[in-house]
Amino acid sequence: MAEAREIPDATVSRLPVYRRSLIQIISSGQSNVSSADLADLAGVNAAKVRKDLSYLGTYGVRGVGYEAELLLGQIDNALGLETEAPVVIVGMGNLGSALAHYGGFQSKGFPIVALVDSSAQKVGQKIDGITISHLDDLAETVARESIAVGIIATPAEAAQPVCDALVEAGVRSILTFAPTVLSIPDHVPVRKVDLATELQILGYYQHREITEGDGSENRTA
Amino acid sequence: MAEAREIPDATVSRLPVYRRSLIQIISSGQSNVSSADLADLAGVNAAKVRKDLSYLGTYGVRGVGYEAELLLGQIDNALGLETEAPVVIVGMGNLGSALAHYGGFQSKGFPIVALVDSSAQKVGQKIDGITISHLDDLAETVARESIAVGIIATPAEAAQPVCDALVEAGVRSILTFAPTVLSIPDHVPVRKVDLATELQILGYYQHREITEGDGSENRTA
DNA sequence: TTTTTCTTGTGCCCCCGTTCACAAGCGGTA
DNA sequence: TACCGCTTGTGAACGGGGGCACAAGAAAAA
Repeated sequence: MAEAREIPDATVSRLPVYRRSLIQIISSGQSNVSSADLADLAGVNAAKVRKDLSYLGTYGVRGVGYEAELLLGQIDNALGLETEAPVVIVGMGNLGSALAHYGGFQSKGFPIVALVDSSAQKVGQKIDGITISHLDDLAETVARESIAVGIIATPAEAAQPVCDALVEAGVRSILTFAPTVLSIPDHVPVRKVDLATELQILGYYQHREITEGDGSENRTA
Repeated sequence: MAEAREIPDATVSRLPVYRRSLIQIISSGQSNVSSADLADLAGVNAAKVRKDLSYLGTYGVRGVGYEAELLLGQIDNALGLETEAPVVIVGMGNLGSALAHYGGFQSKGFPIVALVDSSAQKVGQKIDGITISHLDDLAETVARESIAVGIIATPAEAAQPVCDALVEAGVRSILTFAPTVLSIPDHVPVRKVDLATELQILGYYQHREITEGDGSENRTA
């Protein structure tokens, strides 16, 4: 431990992208990578890449670049991916069930170990080998499975009580899909994903683009 | 038309939250709302609410507040929600299917009118009354249904070609769930939702919190 | 050894967004 | 009419992040 403290938020949210790019580079057999290469793959400015990586420490070599494996290790370290963080999904509706099946999580240190719902109809059913347990048993489930992350996939009305229960049960961070504002203690980090909101934001820009320039130029996002 | 041009990005991404809060207020029978009320519901600073709303025009009354219905109308107008924007979902895996069922979209001006996949096995099947069509027929589908928004729910490898096809077909904006960087013309707005990335970001903060202050204070997110 | 080439790390400036604080202005009250 | 309380709209100060541009330094070439 004991690395560069205090990585800026903007940098933190780009680290996963660099991480993916590095994996891609490594699996293509390349062992050394320049900030320009990474910038290209990650769709950002090369100077930004260098500044971001400098928060992790000094792992580059002037005139040469970065050693891909080493850099990947440092990113994993900064993101705390070295230790697994078991996940519970609360709310087994359409979205929750899809997330339970979804492979994107397990891949990297976030195994789904528990599924929770409040409907007696769903409790007891199995998804991918995991039995759905009842919301009332949340505290016990979290303790038993050493769960670190809670995913809220409930309707908006249920989100706040579920959130409270998760915090109470000792979950260390939360990812919510519920379209509502959550009130939560400062020490529990939250990320929010809201599909309807995303579409509405798109609505604005799409609306505007119609009365704008030609847009022949290309961009990477 | 012809309202306040150039709403800042940060403001645009908060408008949907204000919108939800307003709907909540209206349905509770309240017809007038102050920036402080809205700030409370939306989980932000009251001054920010006022500055944000001021970009829409001057719809508040000093000493009184905002007329909720009027304000809601202005937000809908700014977001372009007045006209429907039909949606196509490409990629009928777990996530795509869940999105097809998910009610969060239809609610407000974004009806799902088409589903697309490249697997012969899935083409022809129906989900919620919509028949899955083949990726090769995308251009025709988009034209026939006047589709405005494309949602990419494919694996990462397929995302770029699908994106190109959507743009080529004339879709006006894109929401992608694929964990990859997309290259896309400037005039097509894109929003990106990446579940694995969100978890990794949480990983960082959770990792940090462990070696931090007590965190007894509360927050709204 | 000296020079050339390449790439990192970072100082510096600029812009966007946040927040404070207050004048302007509306409605009710005496 | 004159006053008081409440709430908006915004000027101004501040802080974070983005990007340019360059010095520092490593390897390869001469």
